[in-house]
Amino acid sequence: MIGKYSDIEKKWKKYWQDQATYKVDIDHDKPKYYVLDMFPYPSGAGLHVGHPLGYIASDIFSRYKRMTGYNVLHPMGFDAFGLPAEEYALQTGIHPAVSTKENMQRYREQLSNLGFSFDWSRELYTCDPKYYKWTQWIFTELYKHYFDNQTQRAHPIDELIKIFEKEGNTKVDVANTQDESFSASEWSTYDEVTREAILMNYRLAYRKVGYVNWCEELGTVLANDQVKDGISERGGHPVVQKAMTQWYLRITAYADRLLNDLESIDWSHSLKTIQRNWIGKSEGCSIFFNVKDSDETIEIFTTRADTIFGATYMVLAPEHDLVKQLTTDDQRESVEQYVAYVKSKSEVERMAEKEVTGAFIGAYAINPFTNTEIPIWIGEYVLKDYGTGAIMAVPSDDDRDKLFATKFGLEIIDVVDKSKYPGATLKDKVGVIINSGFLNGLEVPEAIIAAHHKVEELKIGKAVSNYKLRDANFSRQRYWGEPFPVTYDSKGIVNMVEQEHLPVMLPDTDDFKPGKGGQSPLSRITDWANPSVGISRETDTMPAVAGSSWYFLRYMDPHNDQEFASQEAVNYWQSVDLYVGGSEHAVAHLMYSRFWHKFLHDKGLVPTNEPFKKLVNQGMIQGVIEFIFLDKTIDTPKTFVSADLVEDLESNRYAKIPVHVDFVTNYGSPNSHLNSEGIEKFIAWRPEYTDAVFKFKEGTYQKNNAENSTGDKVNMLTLSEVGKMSKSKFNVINPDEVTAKYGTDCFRMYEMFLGPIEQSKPWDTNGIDGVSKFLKKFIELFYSNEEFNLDESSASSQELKILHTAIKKVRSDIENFSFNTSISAMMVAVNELRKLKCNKRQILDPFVRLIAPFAPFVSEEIWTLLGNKNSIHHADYPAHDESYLVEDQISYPICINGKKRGIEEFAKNMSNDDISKIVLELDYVAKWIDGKTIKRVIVVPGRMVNVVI
RNA sequence: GCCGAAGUGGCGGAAUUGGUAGACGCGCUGGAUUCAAAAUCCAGUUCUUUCGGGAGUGCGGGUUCGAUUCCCGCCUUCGGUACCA
Repeated sequence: MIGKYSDIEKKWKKYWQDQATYKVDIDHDKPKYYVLDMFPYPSGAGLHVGHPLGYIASDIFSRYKRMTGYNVLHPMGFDAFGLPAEEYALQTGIHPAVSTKENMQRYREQLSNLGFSFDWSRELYTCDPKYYKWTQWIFTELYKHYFDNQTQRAHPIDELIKIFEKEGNTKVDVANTQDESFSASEWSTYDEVTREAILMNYRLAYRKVGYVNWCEELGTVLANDQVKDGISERGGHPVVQKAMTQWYLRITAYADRLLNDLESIDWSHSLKTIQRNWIGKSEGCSIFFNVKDSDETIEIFTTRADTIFGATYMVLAPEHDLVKQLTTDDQRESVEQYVAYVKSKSEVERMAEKEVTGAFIGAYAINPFTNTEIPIWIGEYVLKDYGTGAIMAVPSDDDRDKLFATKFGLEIIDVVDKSKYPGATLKDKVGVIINSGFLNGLEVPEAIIAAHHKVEELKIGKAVSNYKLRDANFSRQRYWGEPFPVTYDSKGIVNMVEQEHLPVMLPDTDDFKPGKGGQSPLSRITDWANPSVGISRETDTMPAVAGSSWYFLRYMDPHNDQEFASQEAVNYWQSVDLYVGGSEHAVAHLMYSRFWHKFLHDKGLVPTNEPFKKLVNQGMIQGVIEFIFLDKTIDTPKTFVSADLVEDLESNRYAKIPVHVDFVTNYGSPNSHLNSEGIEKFIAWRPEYTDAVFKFKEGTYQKNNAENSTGDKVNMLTLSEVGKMSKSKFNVINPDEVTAKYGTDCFRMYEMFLGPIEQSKPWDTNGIDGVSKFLKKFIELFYSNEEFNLDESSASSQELKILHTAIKKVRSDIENFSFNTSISAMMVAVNELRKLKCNKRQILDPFVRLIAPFAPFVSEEIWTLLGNKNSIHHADYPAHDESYLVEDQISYPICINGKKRGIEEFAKNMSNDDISKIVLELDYVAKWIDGKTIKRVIVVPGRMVNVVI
């Protein structure tokens, strides 16, 4: 019999490596095909069973493409910068570079164990200075460019400076964050600092003030992920929004192109919709409102200028620049209280807040159409970064405004009569305008246009497009990321490090604690941060999304030290033909990559306008997440409560803290709990909870406390939820154990057999036996009496039909990424060939090639036993012959009123009339008719018969 | 809240354009083999039933000769929500 799986796998892994079976180079004689996986972040937990789902699918597809004659680029690498490694360093003192290197090594081994056909000679990782040199370089190029709205592309900033010198900024139509206008002569009087500050507002990489999650107690900035229910996940301390000057990328400049070009790419409808909604283009109008007794004006954005006569108050975002200034003394206290309340909440919490909250600031604006005074409020439902951070509130025609007005007793004036449109909601832009002066009697769509004209005529605003998309915050107050290639001189003027001096190396340190006032740990490395007198470096680092925004290009030419990739390489490989990855990257990574790619395209450095032609989202393999409850009302000692003691899971009193599933007994079941051992492991893992008390029904547990309950009596129930398998949820399951037991081919096929690739499903090792048995049965076809033995005689038509049915189905299923059904098709074929005791070469030789992309090891082994010298993975993929599949008899289900009552065989070419005649004479059909009149007989050729009575 | 997706036996899932609901596999039941067990093989397995049938693809409606599939209204779960990647 065939050898042990582990021996076979070892043998062929070595062979593929020695023979460079999967290495590719530019080859103009073959069509190219680029298959890419979203590269993994190498977490300390190792690869989990969810990761390979997409990799297996893309590997099957790559192997299929290779066997059908393509030159396939199928690389792999690592997204190696990121927060978890830094958190780990803070906990353990182990340098992120060290832990990351170890983790990558582990991933590399795990990946190669899974039999993927990666060209490892092209491997890259984002924390490699040879790689991030070019990440930094692209950043400097973004800095050196601005975006022209007319040409819809990036241009060198020098061109803009020339325009300013000639005519100031009043006529330019370019993407910007510049508020004031200036003339050419004014420009000529500006000093360098002023000019640079102005240019900053036009660059594609620029600085401005943004908000971060600030935790005073920890002295650090936190990721949204590290904040739960308004407190820090680590330690449970309060978190507030704090203003900081940071780098941003002007992705909004590309909003229209990012939106329009979606039409040119083969992505799922849902993914495109997500991106479209994320960009969130809306056509509307900006309008300036005067403020009573003040020189200030407030700019609002609205898509419903037609309802302005119903604007009875205004709402500003609590962070709006004018709030402080416009708040009257008698309102100051309540406003400050309210602003503090809002600052304690994250944006998601603000949006999800069902309770209506707000505060009156004491000032009044003038409605420019009615000339009435309307009160100015602040409210959390208005976001600083959306639109202008201020709205005119029309409570009669907007749901949220209505709730707000009702709660605070504000005036409501009906301005849209919807009586002509029964069933229309406030969201529908229909109705006839009333109570609105010159707009009265107009239908809403015409009224919107009329209102826009009026606004422009009065010079109080203009029709504009607004986007939900915001510029990307590109600064992280962290150590483990790409350093910015940026220095500041004594005047604060920015200098980009030139290409010949790149990369700016990330300095070494053994102290990863944050700097003063939330600065990056790099600020503590003073000789690096201040390289010479009067010169300081940017000490923030780039986010993880930086390195992943262009890595797909680097794979084309990964070792180039002169350019990010050669023109020869990018012109041959063009762009990614098939990209496989999780839909959780739908907006961040996939939006930024498209943006960077378009920018490089503008510079003529890549030939394509879009980076990923076709994209397939693999679903997530879900895991079980286990939580315990932290009582937020008790500060010392920290107190955890068993899940069965928490009456209201939604209550604000408790914070859900995820626990590593390895610590939990009976995980995933209703009885999942921590015993004393589990609690000790939890404490060792989360030292900040060393002194915590754990309360459960039967008693309490606290480390080193003599009064502890012991043994089985410690029953700290955990809450189990199905959710994503992720390093941050501590619930990963390792594929190594599975492959060790069943073999890699079996693991690969089982993951595919679980269900459709794009669907999420919880992991369950039960069931893998079926695939294991199938592979055994398949191998047994080649053996008789323990000997490898094939019949050289010609196959019967029945055998050929079985084979070609499978070939046809498997091929079309691969093209459709329906791998679960292709595996069932092969199972069916094996079962049938087994019944026929078929061991003919004419059948089994194509069959082993058919299965090769799925089971690369076993098929390679059998391929040599069949006497072949070259790898099966460069053999030809079988094609089906339709002539073996024709049927002369077709079986029809016979239905009475749509319900199946029997099955009959008819000749393929029999006419509908003949069929219905025979059907009506059948005994059981006659019994159903039984005196009733036959209304119709429907014969669907080749499908079914339905008798309607 | 907003955006996207999913919901079919005990479980994972299958079902070209609207045409046999439950392919394939797990599990379970019974049998064969065995001193016994594992493994293997064979048969059965949506529920219900007065054994004629009846019901059934998250829930409630609708279109149709016929709906898992199309339309309207809900419910639940999952992903994203801009600093996890």
